[in-house]
Amino acid sequence: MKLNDVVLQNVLRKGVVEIIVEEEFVNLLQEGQPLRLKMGFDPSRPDIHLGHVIGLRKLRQLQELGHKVVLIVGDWTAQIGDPSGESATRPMLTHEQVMANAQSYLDQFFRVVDKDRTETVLQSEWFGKFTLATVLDLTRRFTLAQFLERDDFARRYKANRPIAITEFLYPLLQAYDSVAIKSDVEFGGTDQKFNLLVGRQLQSMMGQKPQQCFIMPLLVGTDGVQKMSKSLDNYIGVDEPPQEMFGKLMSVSDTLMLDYFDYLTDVTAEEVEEMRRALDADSANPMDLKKKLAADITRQFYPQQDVLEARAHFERTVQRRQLPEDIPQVGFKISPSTVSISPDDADVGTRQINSSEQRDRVSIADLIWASGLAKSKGEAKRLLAQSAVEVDQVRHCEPWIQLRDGVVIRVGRRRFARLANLDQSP
RNA sequence: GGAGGGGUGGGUGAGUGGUUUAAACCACCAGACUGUAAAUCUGGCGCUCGAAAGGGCUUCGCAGGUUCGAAUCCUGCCCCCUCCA
Repeated sequence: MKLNDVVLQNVLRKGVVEIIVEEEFVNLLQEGQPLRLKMGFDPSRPDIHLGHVIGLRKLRQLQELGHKVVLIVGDWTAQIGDPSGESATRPMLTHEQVMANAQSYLDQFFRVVDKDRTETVLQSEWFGKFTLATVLDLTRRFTLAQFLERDDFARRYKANRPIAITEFLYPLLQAYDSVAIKSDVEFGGTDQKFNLLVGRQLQSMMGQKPQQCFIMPLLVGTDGVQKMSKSLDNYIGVDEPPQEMFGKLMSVSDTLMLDYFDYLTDVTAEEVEEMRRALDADSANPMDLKKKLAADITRQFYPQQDVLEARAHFERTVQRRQLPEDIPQVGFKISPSTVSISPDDADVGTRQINSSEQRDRVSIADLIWASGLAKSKGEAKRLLAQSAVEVDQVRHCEPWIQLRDGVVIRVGRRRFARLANLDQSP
């Protein structure tokens, strides 16, 4: 099966940093034999964000050309922790936890990747049978100098940061995965390059055909600086509701937007270049392009209707600063000297606040806190002082508010609550 | 086993007895501006009482101590790093 040039260029260029060895990889593709595409994940962090989606889209693309994904549940490596992270030792996960995390990962994974062309395996299928002898055999094959070559290790070593011995095991185990499943191609971000290469090396040491390494760019997160990651809270999760996803995409910086187009949509490289020129020449409105981006990516996870609604929501609340369609309700109940506030949000729970001489008059800061619109009363007061509070679309600066059924309180741009009198049975 | 260095707020990191709730930067929040939850500018960013002015409490690995006063000095403990062996 000879691939046409457009398809091939798409596979080789979009959202790719490097392919080792590209020529071999192209030959494999042209031969048309189904390839085993290796992808591993760490079940201690089961959330998939757009940074991962770059790779998943690539897998999907190759699946459509007839190849097969082998997904490895890293139930052993999860206990070590990838050396790029800071915490060296991690708590052991029980089998149940691993399986629960794996399930939630799979649910997200198959939003992009074709389930029917995927085989899922647990690392423990092979590592469960390992003995110390096998481990020693593995460790003997590489040297300290080789491992200190790895950028992460080198940097940490220079900076006098700890490196646990077990962390050296991480690349080894990941490499052995490639042997165990006889992978033809392994996928990873640029931070994975070392691990992918160790896999390639180990395979050939053990008499297998070495895998190709497919290295993808790291996506910069919504802060515009650091790579997207959950711990930095600059991520867009595939699990997020459409409104949230659309909104977060709109907060991607104008300059970064083009990378997102390149890595996460089917827009061609030429089209991306055109956009770049148009933006430079001021002939395109960045916001329009970004809406297109937000819609395109959200559409990959939700039906068109949801995307339209998310867009409408954005235009309403952010652009026109109008109230959203659905406002979470916050119930109140007046009793002598105190008022109990019960937001719909169960995490907040019912809270008591004091009322003034007039029993339906309360401190708005207290109300904002009790409604869950601010983390503390201090924060609520700060927000009030910063004129971030609106009551029924009018900026509210006074410290007091009259409780009434149906009043809408807005804090900042995105936090809303509609009061409801619980004594007035409908 | 020996010698030395170090543990500071969500992160990086300054601060070695007193206007220190702790510089600066990042992240975050708000306001202004804007065709964007972009960029830029301004402000904010422990908890609590108070309408406010202002007050109380809590915070620099942990526990004690010295002192009118400690992130800063002393003692013990825990943890990390480097070098030697």
